[in-house]
Amino acid sequence: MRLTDRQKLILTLIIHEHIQTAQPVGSKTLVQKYHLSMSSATVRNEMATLTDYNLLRQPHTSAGRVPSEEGYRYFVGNLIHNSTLPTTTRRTITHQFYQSRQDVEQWLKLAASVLANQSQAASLVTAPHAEKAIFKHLELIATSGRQVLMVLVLMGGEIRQQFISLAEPVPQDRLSEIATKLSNLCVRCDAEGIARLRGHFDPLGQDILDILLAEMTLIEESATGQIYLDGMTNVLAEPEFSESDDARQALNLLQEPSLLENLLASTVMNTDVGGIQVLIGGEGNWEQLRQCSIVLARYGDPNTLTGSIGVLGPIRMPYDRTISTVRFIANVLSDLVSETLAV
Amino acid sequence: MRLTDRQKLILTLIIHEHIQTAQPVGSKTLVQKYHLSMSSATVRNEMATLTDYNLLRQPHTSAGRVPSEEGYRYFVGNLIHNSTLPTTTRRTITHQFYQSRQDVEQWLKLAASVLANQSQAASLVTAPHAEKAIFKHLELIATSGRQVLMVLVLMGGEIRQQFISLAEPVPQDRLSEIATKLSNLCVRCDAEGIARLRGHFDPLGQDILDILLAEMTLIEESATGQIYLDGMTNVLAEPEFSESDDARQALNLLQEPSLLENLLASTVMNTDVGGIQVLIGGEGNWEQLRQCSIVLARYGDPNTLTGSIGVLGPIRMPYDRTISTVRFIANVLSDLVSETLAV
DNA sequence: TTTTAGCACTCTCACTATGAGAGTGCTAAA
DNA sequence: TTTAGCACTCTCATAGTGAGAGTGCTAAAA
Repeated sequence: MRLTDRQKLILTLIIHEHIQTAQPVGSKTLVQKYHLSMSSATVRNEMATLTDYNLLRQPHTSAGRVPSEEGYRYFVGNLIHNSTLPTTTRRTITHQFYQSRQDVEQWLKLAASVLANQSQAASLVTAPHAEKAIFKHLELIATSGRQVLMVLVLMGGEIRQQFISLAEPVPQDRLSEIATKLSNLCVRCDAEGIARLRGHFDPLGQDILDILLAEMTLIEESATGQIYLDGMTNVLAEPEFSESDDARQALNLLQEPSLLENLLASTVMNTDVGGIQVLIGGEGNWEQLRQCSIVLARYGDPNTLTGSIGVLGPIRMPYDRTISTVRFIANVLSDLVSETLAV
Repeated sequence: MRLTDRQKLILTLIIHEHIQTAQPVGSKTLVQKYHLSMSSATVRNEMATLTDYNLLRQPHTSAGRVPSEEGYRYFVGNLIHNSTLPTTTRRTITHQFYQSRQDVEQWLKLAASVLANQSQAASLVTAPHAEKAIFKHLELIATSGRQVLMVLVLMGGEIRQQFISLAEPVPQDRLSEIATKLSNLCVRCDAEGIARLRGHFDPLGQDILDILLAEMTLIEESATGQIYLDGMTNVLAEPEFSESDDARQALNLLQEPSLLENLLASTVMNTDVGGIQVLIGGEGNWEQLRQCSIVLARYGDPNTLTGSIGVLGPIRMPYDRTISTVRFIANVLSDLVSETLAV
């Protein structure tokens, strides 16, 4: 299927117009609004061809045309010129990041928030996560009585904390001693390496080693880091979702970590860092996303830490702008990760 | 305004029926459905009286009656008998908490999730937060080059982490030494106490002390801890929100931390731990909540660490059940906090 | 061969009846 | 004080109607 330049133009204009109005686009309207140097009849003929190609759809005989999912896919794949965000916008965003508290969590929240605001849609950001969990440092802090706070730091900067109930109270000195010993022995080990250290410790150290081991295994098993969402309500404001249940279903998908991990695993995980993936109308695989599109990217250092970011909005989405925004934020996060978290 | 027993009965039944059907309730329906030993005419008369008292409303002449906000308020204040959750439900919930990973964050997420599922509404949980930030422990962990991860633990178990960019690389030994010294000197100090220690350190230690101080001040200034939300989409499923914009506005309120802190500050912060506060239809103060009700409670240890939990749903909410659930979860969290986080 | 004017045709949407159904308030009797 | 009876009101679902927007086709023009 090769389109003539004129067909490409008409498809682009229809998509452009439909994104603005959320209404079917008619031939006459199109000619008037964009001052086309051809008659509406010509446009009609081209529209008929594009409809034959399944790039356009007619909600009913004698309504205007609406881009089909395939139409959007063709548009995204062939007609979008790689635009970048305006310099001022980019400056503003970068500025916000360097102004914020120096903390990964803050950055990720900020990324989700900026993404949601710029795209006026729902956004998601997953924390950078290493495929392999490598031990870096352990701290044990006595809180009250037999309760001890364990802080585990991984290579790459992921931090996990949890409480441990000991059989009997242990003074902080003793805890620090164990923590130091464990830290020195385990550094740069993965779960297997740590498992091999069993038997080098007294009973208390052994207990803590086991808990540490369980935690490392747990981390390895999870496919993504913590998930941050923002802008859920932006989606609800779109006219196509005002009455139906579709938006609710799509937002549910985002909020159910297992479902979302699934989605990410089968899409963006296969993408290179820097690449963009666009999922239009669920592509037949995601029933809940029939009315939605998702723009996804991966950020971070491909060899060590990576995370995903994305935007969920209606199929009728300004793809060029959204893609530019997602790409830009992904780059910003990649820079931050490589500056602060590099191994 | 004193109601007769019969009026109380009728008001209760109307509310009960309306909560189930989301429709105006007529006199005849009421008599039939609840096998009342009086005629519909009598019910009509009582309804007229209750309408005079502004406890009921008529959407239009010759429709059934709908409880007014005042009606709900009277119901919550006078007609709800302090019911508790069924034992099996309570067991299930408690079990889930003791099964989960031993980590405050997990508990709070779980609390939000259970609350949302039990009440089929949106839930919110704020992390336990001390009015006064008291230093407990500091760790400094070298990551790469000049980047250092600072982990700050407060009395009560709040943990904050952030990255510090040093002027030049510093070996881990040196960092540990500084951290230990700071930890020993600052323990049990508030921000002022720490400020008094300025000048006791070499330049590097001084820099870190300043960052620590800034962080402590920041914590003191924030009114609540981290906020966890769940079940947003439950609200969207309610029939009264299927078309209007009201749900979106209410959910926006929850997701905007500053607005939410504001709301909490002027309501639940004035409540005792263990007490329940019910905010019906925004009570004239919260325009975005005109169509919603919120059930709030505080948990934790009144003298040290407290947090808030709550449920947001339509005004037409099963108050007795929701209140029992909120109260129960608040107690569970209070127990967990006092067991693990006590000073 | 491509483009365009003209025209009959189609389908939606907003608007206007219309009538069944549910519910009310009032009156007068029990 | 309660209740049966009745006239009245208001909504909601249904159907009919006409204006408006848009199409596809045909035949003429470029």
